[in-house]
Amino acid sequence: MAKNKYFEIYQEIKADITTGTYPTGSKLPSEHTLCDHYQVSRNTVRRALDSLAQEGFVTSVHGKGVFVMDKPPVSLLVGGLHSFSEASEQAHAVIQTTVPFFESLLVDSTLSQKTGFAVGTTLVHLIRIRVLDGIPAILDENYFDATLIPGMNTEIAQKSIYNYIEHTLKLKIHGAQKTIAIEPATQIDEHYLHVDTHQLMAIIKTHVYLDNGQQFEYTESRHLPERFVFQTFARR
Amino acid sequence: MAKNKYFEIYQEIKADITTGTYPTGSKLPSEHTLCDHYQVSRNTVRRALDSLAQEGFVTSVHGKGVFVMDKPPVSLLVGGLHSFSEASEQAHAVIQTTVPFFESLLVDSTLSQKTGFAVGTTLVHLIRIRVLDGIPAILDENYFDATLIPGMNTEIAQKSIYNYIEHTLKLKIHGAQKTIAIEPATQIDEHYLHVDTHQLMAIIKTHVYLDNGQQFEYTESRHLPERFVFQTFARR
DNA sequence: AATTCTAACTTGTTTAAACAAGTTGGTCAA
DNA sequence: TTGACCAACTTGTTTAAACAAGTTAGAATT
Repeated sequence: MAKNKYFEIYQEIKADITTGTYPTGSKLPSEHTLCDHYQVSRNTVRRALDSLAQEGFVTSVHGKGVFVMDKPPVSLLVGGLHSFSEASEQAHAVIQTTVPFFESLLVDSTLSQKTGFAVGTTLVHLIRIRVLDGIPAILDENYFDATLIPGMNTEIAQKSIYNYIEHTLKLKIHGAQKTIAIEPATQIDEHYLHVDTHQLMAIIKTHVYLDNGQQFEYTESRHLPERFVFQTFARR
Repeated sequence: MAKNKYFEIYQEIKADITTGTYPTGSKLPSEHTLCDHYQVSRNTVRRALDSLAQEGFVTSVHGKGVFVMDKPPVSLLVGGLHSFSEASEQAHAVIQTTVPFFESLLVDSTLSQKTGFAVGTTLVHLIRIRVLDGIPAILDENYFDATLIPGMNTEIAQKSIYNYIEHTLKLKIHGAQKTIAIEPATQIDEHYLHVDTHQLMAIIKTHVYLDNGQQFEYTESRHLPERFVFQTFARR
């Protein structure tokens, strides 16, 4: 469990902030003091503090000290790179997932433009409906590179695709480019989410990349506007 | 100009990626090679590479190397912490800003809930209309802590508030918590943007913090859905 | 030919040290 | 009292070194 010292220190300080041991607006112990406390070098302490600053928990001021931010970031999950089932655990809503559509297909030039995959790539294309409190609220249209993500099926799609990718296939994900836009409902939205024609939808378009830089997924997550929220923390 | 080596190297490598010197999918020279090239220590090279990885330009794979990501992130500005006038320079649209409303006010409990400022704080409250290609498209409703940001006026608001904060007041900004939601138009939207009742709007709610952790701004940026786009890159 | 193994790469983590530079509080001189 | 200054803090940048750990390719062995 204890392999990376900087990560452990990062977690401990984060816990101390959220539990109020280091209250809002207060100054953290100096880096030198933290070195003594955790018995590590200053570099290791600074790496932990950097992570906390990046997520908006603390801010360091040259010559003065490191301070706890006014408000801890509300939720890093929503805007971050998370799986839906992970986010669901935190939510209080009752959630069900159905997979009404599943196919393999080849990328043509139109689809290449939309998804970012090269023409001729074999994809797994599927649609998932997220039912929140009995209301079909989110339509996820996923495209996975069938070569990079082999063995995909509806059972996996219904549970957690990211669990399959990360733990079964043991692939490492680097990050995702997300674009949010507002667009009218398509016929697919109307069919699966029972929305009216011309109803506006909130759409998250996501290109996800592996550790080695290759794109393995393109997803459009189409949300009913009433329940749509997206959060992120921007530095600098 | 040349003070931080890691930042210079970061910029040089980023330029080499965008110009194609390091093509998509290719492997960067090893850290050791880059050390020789730039005549710096490995730590400094790694710091530059970390920044590039965080922004989605490269990804490093343990034991193999650092690779250029499939696609460079489209635009870091839109989802990042940017000023509107900075973003405008990149856009091709003709943009005008008007400031039809400007007042000082005290925070009551309702406003405290909405803005995150403590009850009793003196705020500067203003509305800015962004006219794109002759169409009023964005309504920015800004609240600034009048003590932290003194001397605000309509002239500044019409030009660039961030230029005033960063260069005139010489304040340093740590980061911002952003929440995106879809909500019906308010009477204010209807009045200034000439939208219909019940028209849905894309809204970016932003809490911005100074270097010392204090919140100095709350802003709701209300967009006509047709032209709304928000981009961000999420790690891990 | 197939396998194992090793040596030489790669990136990842951690340390110790030095100096730069911003902020603070007290001393000392005007 | 006021101001200038300095010493002692703080964080910021950079270096050099060592070891851990993942990957690769060729040598050695079977």
